[in-house]
Order: sequence, then structure tokens, then C-alpha cells
Amino acid sequence: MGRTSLKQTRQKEIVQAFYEVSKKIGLENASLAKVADHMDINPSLVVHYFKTRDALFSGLISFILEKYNDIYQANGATYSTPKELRALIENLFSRKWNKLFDDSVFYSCYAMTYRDKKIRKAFKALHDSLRALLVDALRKAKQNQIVDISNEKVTAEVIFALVEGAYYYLGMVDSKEEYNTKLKLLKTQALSMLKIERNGQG
Amino acid sequence: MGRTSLKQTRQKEIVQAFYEVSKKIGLENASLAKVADHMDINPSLVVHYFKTRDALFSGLISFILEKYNDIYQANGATYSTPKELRALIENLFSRKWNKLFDDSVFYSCYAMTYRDKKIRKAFKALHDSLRALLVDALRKAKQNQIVDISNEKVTAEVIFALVEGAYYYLGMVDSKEEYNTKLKLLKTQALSMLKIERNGQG
DNA sequence: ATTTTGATTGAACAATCATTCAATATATTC
DNA sequence: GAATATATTGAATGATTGTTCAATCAAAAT
Repeated sequence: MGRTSLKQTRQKEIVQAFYEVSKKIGLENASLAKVADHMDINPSLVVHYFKTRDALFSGLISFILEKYNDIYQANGATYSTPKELRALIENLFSRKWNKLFDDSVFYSCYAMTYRDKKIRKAFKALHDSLRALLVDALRKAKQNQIVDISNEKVTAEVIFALVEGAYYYLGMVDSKEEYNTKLKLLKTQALSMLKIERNGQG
Repeated sequence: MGRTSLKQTRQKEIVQAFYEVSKKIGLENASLAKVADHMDINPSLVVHYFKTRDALFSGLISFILEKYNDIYQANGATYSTPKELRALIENLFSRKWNKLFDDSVFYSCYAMTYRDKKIRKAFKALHDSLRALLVDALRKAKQNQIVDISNEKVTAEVIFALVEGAYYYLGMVDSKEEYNTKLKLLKTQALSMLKIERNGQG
């Protein structure tokens, strides 16, 4: 009995606000008080839902991981045509991912990885999940004989290094032209590794 | 006349202390006061050398850039043998780089790149310098006919994506075995791109 | 020795911080 | 509508924040 709990809802709202404040002024400047201010609520209400400041940080980490998890719901592709596989690679390199979460906040959280083992494990698990997705796709494509690779896991690892390296470097590139040129360059390299069979498609 | 200025010396010491504090508790928790405490000096002395907190942050950024700049003093290699080129690639992937600067602090600073254009430009320039170093090496190696590549710039870009992607991902890997396996895997990929001529050396 | 310049300290500032506690308000259940 | 559980507020806490200012100290130049 008693009032129905708003815990889940409010916690999400608060984390979302924490993210927005961090996005604007940087994680290193974001405070509990500013989050409350941003939401027009009392600071003590934030504390009510997150016992400590650290708990709020943990909430933000989970928030990122959830967002990224949404990416890789299985899309039901069978990878029986080069087109499907190319679309996946395109997706991995696409700017859509960048739009998913602010890069400044993301890398600030990523940086916490080096000091907090729990955060590190959670981040690692996320990245491994994404890799598993690609491995699965490559395996299917291989069975359908549309790629010529000897080891899906190795290929996936290299492709993700290219993807993550691309994000890292291209984040610093202001020139659209340079951005597109170098993105294409790395994407081409990734695709060339797959030795996709030429059979008219895609 | 008057007393000789210690500005340069003290500023460096303070930035070094700022780095050490950040390394221990994270950039997002490091404060001007804690830096002073760490050095056993008065907080106002820190202010005396860095007018504002932001100036201290700028100092830290310069500190990183200088550190990394030290890497690529020309080592006088002529790249007339595969061995020399292999050594360079080994170096790029080596753990030495990681030891140069704390990763947590580094990525926290890197994150600032997304909100501060000046910082972004400085970081970009550093990364481009490193790329130029590799391009130069590849050009020499090509002239000496020890590699078979069509475009040094493209090759360098891909190799650095692999290097930077490797750093990013491997930072989350706790298992030494997994670390070494995946590092080797990516290094091999980079080397294979060079199609180093087999002529007994290295 | 006086002057000058900068080093360093120490006290004080208001602002903001995370956190606490009690008080009040609002639903829900019986 | 009484009981209960949670939401939300508001005031207050002591600690820490970045910054300012005047005072003192130490070295270099005249």
C-alpha cells in the first residue's frame, strides 16, 4: 500500500538530466546541484533517488551502456547477399552512432574505465557484445559463400579496431571534406578485408 | 632587475602535480586546492602562476602534447631494411606509449576536445604530426623498395586507425593473454599491409 | 644599502558543493 | 477517512571550491 513508487521513472529522468548537463558543460564540471537546477527540482530529491554522487555516476554509465545496447538488437538479416553485409559495415562506420550519445560525455566515462574495474568490465562487455554481433554476421556470410575469410573472429577484431580508430581520430576532424575522405578510406579498407564475392549484387 | 622569475619552472611543477592528482583521483575530481595540497604550497601560489582554473587545464593539455611530441624526434633511421620498418611499427603498437601518459587523464583531456575547438585543433595537429612521421618512413622504405604500397598516406592512415583502435579497446582488457593475442593480431594486420619484401633480413 | 621585482604566505571571500533531516504533500489501500 | 508509503520541499549542515588581497620574504640590480 501507500503511494506508487516513481523510482524507476525519476531515476531515468535524473540520469538523462545529468547527461544533458554534462553534454553542455563537461562531465568534469557537472554537479548534483546543477542537475537539480536543470530539472527545476530540489537537490535533495536527487539525493533521494541516488544516495550518493557516485551512484549518479554509475547511473550515467548504465545509461550509456543501455543506449548502445539498443544498437544491436538482431535485425534479422540473413547475410545471404553482399548487400546486407555491406549495409552492416556501413552502419558500423556511420555517423548515426555518433549521434547516439555525446562524444565528450562518452569519452569522459570511458576514461573512468581506467580507474574503476567495475566500469571497465561493463564497458568491455559492451564492446565484446558488438564484436559478437559482427562475428555472427561474418559466420553467416561465410556459410553463404559471399565472403572469403579464414577466421571470423580475427576479421571482426580488425574491423572494429578500424571502426574505433576511425571514431577516435575523426572526432578531431573539423573539415567535412577531410572527414568524408578519411572515413571512406577506412571503410574501404574494412570492406576489402572481407573479399566480398563479385556476383553483381550491391 | 629584481628577483629572477621562476615562472617556467613553477608552472611546469604545478602542471605535473595537477597531472599526478588527476591520475590518482580522476580529472573530474581534481581541484586547484588539491593540487596545492599535493605540492604543500598555498593555493594562492597556484593562482599566482595560473590566473584561472581554466588556465591550469590548458597547461595540462600542453603538458600532454609536449610529452607525446617527444616521441617522434626523428631517430635518423633510413628505412633501408625491413628490420627498421618493423621496429617502427612495433614501436607504434608498443606499450611504451601507454606508459608515457596515464590513459585516464589522457582520454579525459581528449574528451575536452569535443567541447573546445582550440584543444581540438591542438590534439589534431599532434596526431597529424605522428602520421607525417609514418608517411615519411613509408616513403623512404618505398624508395628503397622494401615495401610494396601504392599510397603512403592511405597506408599510414589505416595503420594509425589500427593503432588507435588497439589502444582504445585494449585499455579495457585485463587478461594479459587476451591483451597479447589481440595486440599481435592487429600488429600483424598492420605489417601485412606493407607487403614487406622477403629478402632474408629482419 | 636601497630599490625593485617576483616568490610565497595567510587570511578572507562568496559561491558552490554533497549530504542531512525534519516537515509537508500526495497518492494508494483498507 | 484513517493509515500508510512515497514524493517533494526547504532549511541547514560543514566542507570545499576558485579567487582576491594585503603582507611578508628573498633575490637581483643600482
